[in-house]
Order: sequence, then C-alpha cells, then structure tokens
Amino acid sequence: MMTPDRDISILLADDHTLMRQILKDALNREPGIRVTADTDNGRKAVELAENYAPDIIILDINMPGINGIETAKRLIKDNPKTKILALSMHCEPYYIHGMIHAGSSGFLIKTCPFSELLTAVKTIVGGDRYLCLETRKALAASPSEKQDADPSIARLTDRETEILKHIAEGLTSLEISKTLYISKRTVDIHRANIMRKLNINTIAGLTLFAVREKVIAV
Amino acid sequence: MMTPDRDISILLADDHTLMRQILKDALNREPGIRVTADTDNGRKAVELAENYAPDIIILDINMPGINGIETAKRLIKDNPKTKILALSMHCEPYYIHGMIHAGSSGFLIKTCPFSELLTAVKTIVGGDRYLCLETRKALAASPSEKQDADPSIARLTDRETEILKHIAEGLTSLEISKTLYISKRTVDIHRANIMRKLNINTIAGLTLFAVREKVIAV
DNA sequence: CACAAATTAGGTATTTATACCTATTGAGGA
DNA sequence: TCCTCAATAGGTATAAATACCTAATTTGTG
Repeated sequence: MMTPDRDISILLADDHTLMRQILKDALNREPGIRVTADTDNGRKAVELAENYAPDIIILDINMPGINGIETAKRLIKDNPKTKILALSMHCEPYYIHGMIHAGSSGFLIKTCPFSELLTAVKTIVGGDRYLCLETRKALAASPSEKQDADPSIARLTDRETEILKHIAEGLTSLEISKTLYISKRTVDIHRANIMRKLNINTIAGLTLFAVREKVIAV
Repeated sequence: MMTPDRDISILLADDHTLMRQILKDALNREPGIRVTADTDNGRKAVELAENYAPDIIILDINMPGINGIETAKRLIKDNPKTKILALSMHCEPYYIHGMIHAGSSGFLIKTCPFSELLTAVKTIVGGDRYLCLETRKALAASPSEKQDADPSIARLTDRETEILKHIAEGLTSLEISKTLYISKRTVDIHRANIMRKLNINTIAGLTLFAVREKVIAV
C-alpha cells in the first residue's frame, strides 16, 4: 500500500465514551492517522461529517436510539466521498447486509484486534472493502444475501409486524389466531412469510429480531 | 489519597479485544498502574486471578455465555483480597445490586470517561467503593430490595445458563446437544428445568428473559 | 461418611412449529 | 383492465418442543 501524501482523517462515532476516548488516543498515536472529530451519537455524526469531510467515519452501529443503518444511509447520501467503517458488537447477517447495502465499506466486530482496525481503515481509505473474518463467516453462512440486502423484501407488512409482535411475546399460533380472530393456519402462513423475508428460522431468532427492531420492548 | 509504595496491578477481563487492547495500553501509560494480565472470558479470569493475585479486576459483565454476577462471586470467593470493578454497557438495577451483593467494589458504565475509570480504580484500591453517576441514579430510582428479591437468573446453574444462552440464540435441542457433546434428552431436561425455575413456558419467553438478563446481547 | 445438588440419560405422549403444496378475496398500481 | 400483493384458509408431513415419568454418576459440603 502506498503512503498517502497527507494524514487519513477520521470521524469517530461511538456512544461509549470510555471506548471513544482511548480509541481516539490510540488512533492518533498511529503515524499518518488523525482523528479530527468524535461524537457519541449518530445525529451529530451527520453534522460533523459535513463540517470536517473526513476520509473515513468509524461508526458504532449499536448506539442507542439511533438506527445504525439509517445513519449510514444519511452519511453516504450527504457525503458520497466519505467512507464508512461499521463497528458492531456482533456479526448478525441482517446488520451486515444492511450496512453494506447502505453504502458502508467495511464491517468489524469489536472482538477484532486493534491491528485489524488499522488494516481496515487503510484498506477502505485505499478504495477497497474490508470485512473481518467473523463477518465473512457470517455472510458465508447466510446464503440469501439478496433477500437480506433488499429492503423492499425484508420489510414486513403491518399485519406481519403485528404477528411478529405476538410471536415474540410468547404466544403460540393458536393463541394468536384467537386474539386476532383468524385461523391458526393464517398465523402459520404469516410466520412462514416473516421467516422467509428475514431469513430467520426459529422463534428465538424472531424474538431477538423483534427486540432489536423495537417491535417489542425488552 | 496516599501514594501507594508500588504499582497498582490490574487484571482486565473483556471479550471485546479491540477495547481490551487499547484499554490495556491506556492504563499502562498511567504512572503507578500496571495491567499484569488480561483475558476475554470469565473462566480464564478466575484462573488468572489466582496466578497473578491482582489488586483489582476490571470485569466486563456483558461477556457472552458467562454470568457476570457468578463470575464475580467466584472471584471474590477465591481471592478475598482482590477488588472488583464491574464494567457494563448499561446500568440495570438488577445487575448493579447483583454485582454489589456478589462483592464488587465498584460499577462503571462504558459511557463514562477514561478519567473516571482511573478515579474508580484508585478509589477502590484505596479501600472505598466507587459507583458512577448513572449507576447511583439508577439505584436511587429503583427501590433497592425489590430487585434483589427475585434473582431469577441466580437460581440457574452454570450449565442451565449455558443451555439458555444457546436456546436464545436460536439453536434447537439437537443442535445444542451436538455443540455440547451431550444427549438431546439432557438438553430437553435442562430446558424444562429452566422453564420450571423461571416459570416461563415458551422459547420466545426464554429468549426475552435471556436478553433482559444479558445472558445474550441484543 | 452422608447428604444435597448438578449433570447426565432414557421412555412415552401430546402439542407446536416448520416446510412443502394449493387457492380465494380485495385493494391498489401500471 | 390486468397484474401484483396482502390477507385469508386448508391439506399433508416431518421436526421440535413440552409435559409427565425414572435413575445413574459426579461433585461438593457438612
């Protein structure tokens, strides 16, 4: 990789101040890298990105109250030249596909070493994509990238969301059918359609999805 | 606070390697502080604590598959002189009470600044307790004893907690049995025991419980 | 040692979930 | 008007979960 003629400028967005501060320091100690701004939420990240026009935004997608995918979409829309490296605690295919589709150039989980973060930053600024090993594994294990990446297919209908909510609350198909005055068969069909759209195959998986998407409260 | 006659020795337990590495470096740059060992899981933390006898253990309580409270109890039991500073992503009253009750001397959430971590470490090694502002607020807002009154998760055995984690991750009994090299029957029995103890009768319910109790991350 | 608890495993039965199939009705857009 | 999609419902079949039963082995503790 050739040496750039100026420092790589980074915008750091992570709500965990402890992490953000020491990560900022660690990155600033690296030659050729400069963290020019940092914030603890996605809204400010959008503002700061316009003001500082960083080469790359390291974006924690688990910030509370803010949808990481939506933040990434807005950042890319407002700053087409800026690259995004998504940082996540876990490698869920749904989020990986979502972030990639939103325009993110990389995806790292926080169990990766610091050296891999540096590699990812340099790779992405160099114009390539970077996915960590666990992310690549997760993608390989989830064959239906098209379905997950396509928001029009992944989006649930109102009725399906309602069914999902009841499923995640622990109701059986029969109980849901009685609650909604429809046939158990219909509930089963809805559940199957939800699972097909989300590429999730278990009740536990649906429940986790519902929690993540705030269909139900924890 | 008087200056100690030797460095404060720290054992660092956090499954997020990125965080652990840069936090280790950041702490080691502080005069009078030395991270003597670090690990990504609670089991190893118990082993390392015996070998290194650190002054203080900085323990991430959100490590997957491991119950933070149980880990703290074991650490305290095996190393009565060692202090524990619990690090968490959120300030859940149940966990704060649980960790304090288990013998933890401090509780910080990761949105705290690095300076507060240093303050907490020094305060705790000095023999006092340290709770961050958000933690104190959370405790003040929640009637204290009610949270302790129903430590449902504490009634689960280590094995049951492990089974619960796999269930909530969406694995079937057969898959869990293959993962743990035990019979599907045994997994079914564990699940039944968990449901009986928790008075929860569905997979979705177990998953929600696991999320609430942070057996698995959202 | 004696006792309690945890972990392991099997039997049998019923209920539920999951995966395929087809099909009707109504709403809304090209 | 034609076409797609959402919502509805049924059939059939297998896999999984759930609810009861018993019991051996290990582990730790008084």
